[in-house]
Amino acid sequence: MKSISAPATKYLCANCPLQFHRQLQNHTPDEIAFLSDFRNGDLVVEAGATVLVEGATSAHLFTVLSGWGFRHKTLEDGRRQILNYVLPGDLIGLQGSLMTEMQHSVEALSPLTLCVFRRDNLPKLFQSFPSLGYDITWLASREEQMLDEILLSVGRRTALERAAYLFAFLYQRARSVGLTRDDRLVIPLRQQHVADTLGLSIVHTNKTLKKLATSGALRWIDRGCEVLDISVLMAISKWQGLPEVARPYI
Amino acid sequence: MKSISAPATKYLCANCPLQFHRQLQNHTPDEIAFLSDFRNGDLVVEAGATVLVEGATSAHLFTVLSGWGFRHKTLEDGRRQILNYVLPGDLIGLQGSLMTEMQHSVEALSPLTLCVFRRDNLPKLFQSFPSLGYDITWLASREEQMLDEILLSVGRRTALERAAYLFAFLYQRARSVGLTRDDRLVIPLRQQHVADTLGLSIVHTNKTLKKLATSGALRWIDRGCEVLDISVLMAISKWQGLPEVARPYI
DNA sequence: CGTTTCATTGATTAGTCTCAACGAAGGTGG
DNA sequence: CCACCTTCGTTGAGACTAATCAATGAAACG
Repeated sequence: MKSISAPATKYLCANCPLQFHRQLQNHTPDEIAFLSDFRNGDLVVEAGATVLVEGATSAHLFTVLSGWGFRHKTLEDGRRQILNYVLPGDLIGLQGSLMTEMQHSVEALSPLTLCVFRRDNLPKLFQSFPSLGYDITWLASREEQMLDEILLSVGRRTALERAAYLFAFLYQRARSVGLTRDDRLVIPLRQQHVADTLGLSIVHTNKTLKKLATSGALRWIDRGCEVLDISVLMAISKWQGLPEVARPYI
Repeated sequence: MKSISAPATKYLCANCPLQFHRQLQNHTPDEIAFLSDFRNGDLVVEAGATVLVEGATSAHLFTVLSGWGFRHKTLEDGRRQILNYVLPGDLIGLQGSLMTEMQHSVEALSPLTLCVFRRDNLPKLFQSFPSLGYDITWLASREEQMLDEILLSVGRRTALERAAYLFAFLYQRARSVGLTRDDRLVIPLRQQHVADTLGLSIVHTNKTLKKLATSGALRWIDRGCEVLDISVLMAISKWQGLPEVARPYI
């Protein structure tokens, strides 16, 4: 486990890098003023670092400003399940702020820039800006919606469909925050991550990805996966895509 | 699909049947006054009825007052995944209130009594009673936490462990709202529901349940499953149980 | 009393896991 | 700069898990 490094650039909310994404709902000046005070600075963690750890109480919650990460849980004997991925705009650690302790861990896949909030200030946010409280509920509900789809996939899709769904899903999410280039996307993960997401062994994952690659939909490259054709992935997985609606962020 | 029947008994919030459960956090008189106005009456649906349907927009959200139900999603070819079960105190349909339309369905396993709220009033709730907004976020976060565990189970536990986990999980939830009698519990479901929860075929589910029954932890009875010994189930599934904390309800 | 739903069982097939081995690439230290 | 080491991807063989097919029994339902 790599440790968390010291804060780097200091963003101001008025300069928040997230405000430029068309699919994210921007804040009113009042809200920006409040959030500038509510936030606690930002944090850069390196790839592989653990941001939040299962079983611990965290004094903070975070919004991802840039980079890729994932949430996961493990059984006592080490079997690991990746629950979901985190991308720019996502709020992480809310659970630890509401309940007593975190029930899952969060790890960085790439260098991750985080906007830091103190959990004790959360009730004040609900009091002062109910609209922001509503936004947080919205984000929690969206996370649940994504989990529902992932669970459907792991429970009921075949290995090939599951893999196709995963990359279509990640492509769509990445596109909504401007991470695609020329309709292509490079996702920084290992086959082990894919295996732990799909609930498959690493060997079978490799064979499944190989088969999927013959469709031309994706290609495995040095330390990552390049998505080439999302329409093929959507067809194979029989996935319609998530409704693309403007979403809030904090 | 059975239809929804007409309202039955009219509860007042001051007489809410949920207030007697020790694990549920009761409301202040102010909140009760607000909720009495916010709520829209109640509704009784019969076993097998569909309460909310995937793809539809619902004008309502509900709190379960009594009974069992489940949330589920299906692929276009009919493969179904049960996402989670709903028990007294659970809020359902929040997603449909925040997003445009429901992304999952909810069906009754037993007769279900529901407290009905209008979705348009939700922003007003956040404005007037931030504490209740916070509670709703808490409930959404708890749902996510349960889904995380279920996903870990479906992705990484063996069939036998998965089945044991499911019944241990449902037992613990049912106990928290007083549904157990003499440390036993009857859950009103079919093996098909178990199969669709665990991501297994009905035949293999039957064989797995047979094996699990030999441990003495449960017994399949007429139209349901009787849980006899949760400690055995927890041992087989290597599950520690969820932290039992007081939780809010609306 | 027939009809439907649900649980059960055995046989066969398909999918996935484990074990094992190897190659390529990158990083590290001498 | 090279040798070594580690990580990651790849491949094949064999074992095991779970799916499918098919048939039957038991109970509830109308």
